[in-house]
Amino acid sequence: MNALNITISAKLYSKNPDETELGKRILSKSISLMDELGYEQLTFKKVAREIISTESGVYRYFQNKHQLLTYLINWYWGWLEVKMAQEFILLNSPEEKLKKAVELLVLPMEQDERIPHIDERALQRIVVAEYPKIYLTKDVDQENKEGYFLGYKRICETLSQLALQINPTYPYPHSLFATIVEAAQSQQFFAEHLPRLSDSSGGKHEIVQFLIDMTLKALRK
Amino acid sequence: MNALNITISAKLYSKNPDETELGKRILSKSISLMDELGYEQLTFKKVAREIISTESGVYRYFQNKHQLLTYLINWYWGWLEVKMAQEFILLNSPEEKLKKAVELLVLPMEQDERIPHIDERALQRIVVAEYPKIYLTKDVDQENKEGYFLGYKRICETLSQLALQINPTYPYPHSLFATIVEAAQSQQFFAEHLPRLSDSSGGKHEIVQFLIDMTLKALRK
DNA sequence: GACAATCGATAGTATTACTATTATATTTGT
DNA sequence: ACAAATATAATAGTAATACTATCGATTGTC
Repeated sequence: MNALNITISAKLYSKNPDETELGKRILSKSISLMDELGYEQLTFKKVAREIISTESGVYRYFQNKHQLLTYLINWYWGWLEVKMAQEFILLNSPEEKLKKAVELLVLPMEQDERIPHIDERALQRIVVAEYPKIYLTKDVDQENKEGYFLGYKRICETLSQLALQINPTYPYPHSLFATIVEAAQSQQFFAEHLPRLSDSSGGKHEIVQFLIDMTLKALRK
Repeated sequence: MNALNITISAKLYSKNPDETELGKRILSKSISLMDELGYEQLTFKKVAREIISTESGVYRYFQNKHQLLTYLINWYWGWLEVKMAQEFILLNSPEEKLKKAVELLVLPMEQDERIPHIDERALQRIVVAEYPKIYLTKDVDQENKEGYFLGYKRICETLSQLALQINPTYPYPHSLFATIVEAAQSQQFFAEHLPRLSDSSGGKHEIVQFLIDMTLKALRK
């Protein structure tokens, strides 16, 4: 079997959902339900009903809804990191790699057949619609210590390193990619819902162009 | 009396809190409590207790907590627009104006004595910590129609116009300033809570420098 | 055959996010 | 000065949410 494993910090679950059938059903249905209803309207009761189990069944895997969302978003970043590494193999300049990274951030991805219980496209929509909610809480400092945001931070670190290959004296690489990664999400959201906050008429390629233009210009001396 | 009025769309309240003493107390205490507890932990019951009134008293002014937050954040954008207009009077180049705008977005502001019931610094912290929550909901399209996000959109439009004065052929002015305004908030949050997503060691001026550098470079031909 | 792990089922609690009603106090128009 | 309208306080109540706890039944494993 062609296994592919995205490893998530053990702080992000009570019981590893990746190791049991019920766990995988929870992940699968949480993704489709959260995509459909949004984070606020999702409850463990609704998830339980869909997977034909019980509320306490879901609680055995995740302490609460916030931990579940954080797990899913970290899974997404981990998966993106794998995709980037794969794509970078054939690319030789940091400019090409940054461009590819931005495309991966914005363009819809294909379903990965090796991981049938995760719908990557739905997960990407969840990230666009919900990602700041994982850190915009009063518990952010505690959760940061527990590694809740490692996925995000690793992506930014990787891209920062690439940027420094282009311009070793650029003083704001982390700020730049925190901004680019965030804008990649929010521009998708704005293009769809608040079009006056974007110059894209819905086309994802215009967002990619904007982000690459901004990145490469920022790195000029 | 030296009055200063920030007008908020009537869709953002049930009864205008600016017109009564109780309304002003609600605004004042909502700001200090939300600053202290965060949006999630704030309840109308807690606000009511603080202003020595009742839950239903608060409900007479705001339909729910989300509307209250949206009101406060729109108030902030409206107030920022006034500040910008004031500061721009003495500035003659679009570059100087953009620089000043970024400073207003990031640097802590003084308490405006003409509006004693609004603590602008606390409100600014609320915006940093909570602003995406007003649009990251399933009701965004409906609320957009009702003008929930006009404040944000107006700021972006004003800055976009300035950008086009610098470079009339720049193709992404709205995306650029949606990104800059958002980064102004999130970089403040990251510098404090997730420092690996920023290159600022807490100093607000480093964030200002980063944002101005990115803006002006993006507008180069 | 003992055991631990897993799960389903049920029950229960505190809190939240409201809605409704009524009595009282205050302001306003005439 | 008085009636009418408005604003507020006080209380009660409800449905849903976000959990926590307990108890058997099933299942695989040493």
